[in-house]
Amino acid sequence: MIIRLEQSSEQPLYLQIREQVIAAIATGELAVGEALPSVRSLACDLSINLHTVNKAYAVLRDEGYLLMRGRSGAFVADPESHTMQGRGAVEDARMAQELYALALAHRARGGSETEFKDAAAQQAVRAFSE
Amino acid sequence: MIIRLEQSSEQPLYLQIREQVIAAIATGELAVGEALPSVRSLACDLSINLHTVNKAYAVLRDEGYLLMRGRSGAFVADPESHTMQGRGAVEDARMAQELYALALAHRARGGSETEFKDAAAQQAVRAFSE
DNA sequence: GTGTATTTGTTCGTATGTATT
DNA sequence: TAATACATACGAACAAATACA
Repeated sequence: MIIRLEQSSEQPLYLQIREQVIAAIATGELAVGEALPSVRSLACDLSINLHTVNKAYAVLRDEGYLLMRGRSGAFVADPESHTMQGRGAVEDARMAQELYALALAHRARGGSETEFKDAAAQQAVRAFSE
Repeated sequence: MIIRLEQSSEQPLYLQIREQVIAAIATGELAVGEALPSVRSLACDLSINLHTVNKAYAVLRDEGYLLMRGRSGAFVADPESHTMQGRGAVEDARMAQELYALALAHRARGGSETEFKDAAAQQAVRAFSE
């Protein structure tokens, strides 16, 4: 798994890691059950502190994307697992809220309902094509 | 314009204000050219500091939703105005990025492309129906 | 016009929490 | 754990604009 960080970005490093891990899971680059690099090794690869990687992993665990088994490391969680269904529902609700806020902002900028639907569909195609 | 803040929310107060002002502009509750309450009066209504309201207004100005004319107050900007077209384009690009990230996260949770499109369409209908 | 009081956004400093090393 | 840098939110004081007698 290759992660690229932008130190000058406004987005915190741990959120950049989170986003790219999610992208890797989505595209299948990281398979269900697969182990992620250790906090230490990834931090070393990225030339950042291990606390920062640890925070990213902790957030991903809280959101249901990862399972962390103490010293044996972090693994990609199975979305079908019963223990994860609840968290997936919470994230789906958060997604709906986000989509609503984006649609409202688009309307406030003078955009149309169709424009928003088209933009969403376009990004969906992008995200699901490999 | 009625704004409700949740002090215990994880979301900063100034972003809660931003979101609700955008919603008011989107639904037409705030018309183009209309004046917003002064930072002081709104801060007093909400029982928060004027700096927090001022920051919310400043962000909305930077994003192109408001025009601020010194001490004469803040006004709803016209999205059709040529000076605002550029900012609208920037926000549209940011929206596309956001949609892409949401779609990827949905896929990582085991969701389908159609599910995402449907969710987006549903929230679009919600946002554009009054 | 003049003087005063009120209202406005801005500038300064401070306290607390978060991000990162 | 400790230390640094930034973000969030607050309070006091300021100077420009406005209202009004």
